[in-house]
Amino acid sequence: MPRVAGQIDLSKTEAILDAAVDVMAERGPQAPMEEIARRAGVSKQTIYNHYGSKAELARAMAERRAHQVVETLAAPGAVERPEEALAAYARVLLNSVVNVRSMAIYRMAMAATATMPEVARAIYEAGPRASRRSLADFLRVENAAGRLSCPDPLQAAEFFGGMVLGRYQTAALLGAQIELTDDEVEAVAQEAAARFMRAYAV
Amino acid sequence: MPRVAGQIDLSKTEAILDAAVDVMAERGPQAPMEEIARRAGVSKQTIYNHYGSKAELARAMAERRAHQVVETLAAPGAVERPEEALAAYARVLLNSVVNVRSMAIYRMAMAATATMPEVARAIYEAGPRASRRSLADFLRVENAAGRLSCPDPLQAAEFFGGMVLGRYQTAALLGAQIELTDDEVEAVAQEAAARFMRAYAV
DNA sequence: TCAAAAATGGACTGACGGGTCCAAGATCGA
DNA sequence: TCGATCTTGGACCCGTCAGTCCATTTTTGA
Repeated sequence: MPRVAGQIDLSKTEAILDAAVDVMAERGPQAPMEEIARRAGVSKQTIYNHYGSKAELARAMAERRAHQVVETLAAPGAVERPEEALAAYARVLLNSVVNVRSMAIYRMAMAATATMPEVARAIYEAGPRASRRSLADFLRVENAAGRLSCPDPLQAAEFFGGMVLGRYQTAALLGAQIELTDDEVEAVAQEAAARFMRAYAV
Repeated sequence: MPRVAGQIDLSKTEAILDAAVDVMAERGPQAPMEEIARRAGVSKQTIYNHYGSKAELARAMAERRAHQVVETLAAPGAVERPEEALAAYARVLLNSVVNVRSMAIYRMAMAATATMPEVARAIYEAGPRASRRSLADFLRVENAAGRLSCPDPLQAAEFFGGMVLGRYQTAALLGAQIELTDDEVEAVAQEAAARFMRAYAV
């Protein structure tokens, strides 16, 4: 008995996850299950049939998001100058992380750290950490090819991620400025890439 | 009727704030007022006499912390090579931000974003933003003196803060690795300072 | 010394929300 | 077609907490 007739028929679990993210973006981590159900056009019981508890639901939300972001980052990546590749990475990172939905998930995960530490940790590994690791792989290759001088690629990747996200992630998590124009994204991406290249020039 | 006899006699408000931070570090943002009162050796009513609500208490916690950190960062700062000054800044930043207490306050502020946005925003301005601004002041001077080439000091300051904290802050907020040995702090501080110098060399 | 102000503790209310139950539909697979 | 399975809605139980009340004690300051 779908409430919204003209909608694409997402599998129910997707709909629930989407609703959970949206509701938490609006009401914070303690958003009631009842409202998530309503938003998903589904009964509360159905959610409990799919995910046994709110904690399970939370974990599922976060994992899905992490995979989405990491996949996007691991996009084709045609052979280009390292500076281009870095700028591209930065662009994607900013666009996928600095927005209401990602923030909602981060906040939820962080609030949960005290009560369900394994979940929060898993999110860190599957999200930011995995994404930096894949950047580190790229840097390792560039280093071997002599296009960069980068003895500790993982650290360099973490530095780059920090430069790009640092300010915006903190601000967004604290509710100051969560919108970023394309121009801003572009400017930050290019500047960060350029500075990084100088810092790690051969 | 102090419960702990041999203790230094902190003013009651300080004791409450300390207790609030500790309890939230253990139980998360939704820690009950009753436990905070118990920990502070004070009655619940007394807390409500000092701070009218939990939100007020939260704001007071965060503001005190922000001021502590920012003051520490704005320490004397003898005239030194810019690289030394940057490394010193990084050291202090890591030590004051990457620890259970600061994390507890961040998590609380973030969880509160949905329900009390002004508070969260104020924390951003008084904390990370203010701290970067003071670093930017330093960079501006170095730029004028021709020791760095840094046309946008605030952006550079944000980049530096991101490099230093990026990984550790995210990991700590998500409950992975909140301890950092002195050696690690030192290594990260020096590497970040050195890379930054290259990135912004004249 | 003593009254005013602050603190105590412990009982209490009221809201909220996680999670369960269940009887009545709706869907689906063979 | 028909039973098995899933969904629905809505009542319901129960624990948890913010915030209040109040009668009593403690602290303070003049």
